[in-house]
Amino acid sequence: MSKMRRTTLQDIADIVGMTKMTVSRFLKDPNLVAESSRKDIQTAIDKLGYIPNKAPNILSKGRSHAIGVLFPSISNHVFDEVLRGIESVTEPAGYQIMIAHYAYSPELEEKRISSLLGYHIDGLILSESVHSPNTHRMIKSSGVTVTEIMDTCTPPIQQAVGFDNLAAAKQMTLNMLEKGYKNIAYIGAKGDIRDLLRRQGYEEAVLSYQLTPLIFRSPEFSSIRLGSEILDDILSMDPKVDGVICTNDDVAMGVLLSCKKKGINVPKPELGVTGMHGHDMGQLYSPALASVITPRFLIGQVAAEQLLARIDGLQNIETYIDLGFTLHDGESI
Amino acid sequence: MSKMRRTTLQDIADIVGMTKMTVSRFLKDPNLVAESSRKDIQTAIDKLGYIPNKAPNILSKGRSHAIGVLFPSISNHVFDEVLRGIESVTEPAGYQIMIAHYAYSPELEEKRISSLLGYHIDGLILSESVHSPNTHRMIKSSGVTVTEIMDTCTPPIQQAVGFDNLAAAKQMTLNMLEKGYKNIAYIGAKGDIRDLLRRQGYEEAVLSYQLTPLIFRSPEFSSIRLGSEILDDILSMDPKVDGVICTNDDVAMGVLLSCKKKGINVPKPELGVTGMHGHDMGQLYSPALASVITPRFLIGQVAAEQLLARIDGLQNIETYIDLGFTLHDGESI
DNA sequence: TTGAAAGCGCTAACAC
DNA sequence: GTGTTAGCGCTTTCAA
Repeated sequence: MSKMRRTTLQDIADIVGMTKMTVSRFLKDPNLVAESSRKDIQTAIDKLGYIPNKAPNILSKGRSHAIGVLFPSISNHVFDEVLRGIESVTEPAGYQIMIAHYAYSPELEEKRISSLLGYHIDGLILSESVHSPNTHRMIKSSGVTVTEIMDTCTPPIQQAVGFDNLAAAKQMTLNMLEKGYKNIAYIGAKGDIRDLLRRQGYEEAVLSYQLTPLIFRSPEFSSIRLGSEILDDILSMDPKVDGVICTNDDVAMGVLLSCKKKGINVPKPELGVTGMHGHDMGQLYSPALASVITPRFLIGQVAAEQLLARIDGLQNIETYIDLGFTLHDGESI
Repeated sequence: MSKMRRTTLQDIADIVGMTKMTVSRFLKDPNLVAESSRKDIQTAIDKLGYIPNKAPNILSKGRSHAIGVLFPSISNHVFDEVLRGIESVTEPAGYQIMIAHYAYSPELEEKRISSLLGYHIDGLILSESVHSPNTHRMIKSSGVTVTEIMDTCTPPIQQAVGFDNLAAAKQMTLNMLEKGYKNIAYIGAKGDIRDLLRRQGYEEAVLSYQLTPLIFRSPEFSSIRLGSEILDDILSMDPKVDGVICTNDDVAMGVLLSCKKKGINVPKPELGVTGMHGHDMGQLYSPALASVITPRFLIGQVAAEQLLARIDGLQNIETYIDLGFTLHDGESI
């Protein structure tokens, strides 16, 4: 290990024969130092390869210009677009984002948040609206600015940006019921509060038609594979099932692929299938997957805008920002 | 904005009537302080909600216990498994990872690296083997430990962990040629050096059969949509094409979906299709997608193991670690 | 236009 | 077992 120390302002100052204060001023704005010194300083910086050290500022000002983003899972493609939305705001504003994920585990979420707070992040975007007591305590005592995304049903710590998961699932279920489906099942997965909300929406819709809810929840995370494997269980448990509301597009795609393999016709006359979020995969498949289109990019964008504004002192906080959703029938119901 | 200051060791020390040094010792190992003091200190910590501040250590020791991970794109599912492999090592070792991505742009990569180095990351995992001169300079002058993943064809900065992309594409192409395909096209996308390597492997294989390479490269990033849209171009340009080697599974899936819509039979007698990486989606589809199965989890795991070992002073560096790949015929060729 | 001193929070090293 | 001192690299403040 080369025990080389990183270049500091002092190293540069030594070369040009000035104090580090002058070099610091040059870095902030070259006009702050004498014209004659500028060239020398720049030359020394280039030669030594100076990389500004953020630790001193974090230490003395308690601000890092970094914001933490917690996603439950990096393989859930829902968050691809959300992240792009966040970055469309943080990038031009000069904030570095630190992404972490926690496999839908509140304990891991707690560890991640604690670690991120150790780096003095200025803001935090959470994808979950339910947290451990410790998480609440840490957030409160650190004074970090927080926005929770994806869901607007649960009371947020400070602010929520998302859509109404319960209403989305409910409307999609009503949509199928109106089309004449009689035995609609719900397929959930190991996951989060949003899955529960969607399930509740499904239940409310089914009950409003005086029908009996039929719910399947896997102990596994949602995936295409899960959807493809769970269909057998459903049909063996209740062969009359003529429609399934899936917790997301991945599970729904698994169901569609499984139907294809088994020769089950979608949608008519055998099985209607719906997903959630409206990813490309489902839209390009034949039959195109019915899904709830959610404003994922916008959620990320608005969440980040709100977060940065509040870090900068915005007082007027809208507690809930609901960005809506759209039903898309596709060809699978 | 509450101008509250975060709890420090001094705050706790003040409560229990000792110096912060004692509290610091307690945090490191409770046995280092008198039994009588322990309870008081713990109580104060709980009450105030102390969160350790990492900045002082970063400042004084130049170590952050954080490693930076750069992915070209967060929507490229190839990296899901790689990340899981990395975390399987960093998590138990107590390292926080900071993920950033750069949309395949060397300029953005440079910005991200510069930002991460500002936080004094101890190690850096890069997914690209070609970098801007500035990136090379920064890495050198910062002295950060680096591992480059995915590709073992290009000379690495310090160490490469991956597989041979050129050989993978070449073997898959030869595989198709042996099966009797005569007019195989290659579909690339906007991307990275690995796409170029695969293209080269394809070319070498085709030329070894005295055939003419036929290459399509989109200026867009690879996606299912891209694959589904590019098929028309290919067939209108050269209707004799009887097989396509796609740069990855997403593009290949797009091609398969497009074939389905157009009534083109895969594989016989019309079009053979292959992808790269062997994701679930392609494996579950009918016909199952032919693909090169790559050891993505293992790449992440080995890269992280090597990186941490080297941060801890390991001297014996294997410059190239090739973890191989497997051809999978599926039902699409 | 430049310099000197102090301080952010923590811990290593050295007292006692 | 506990306290004291110094210092990590930078910027803010005050002085020249």
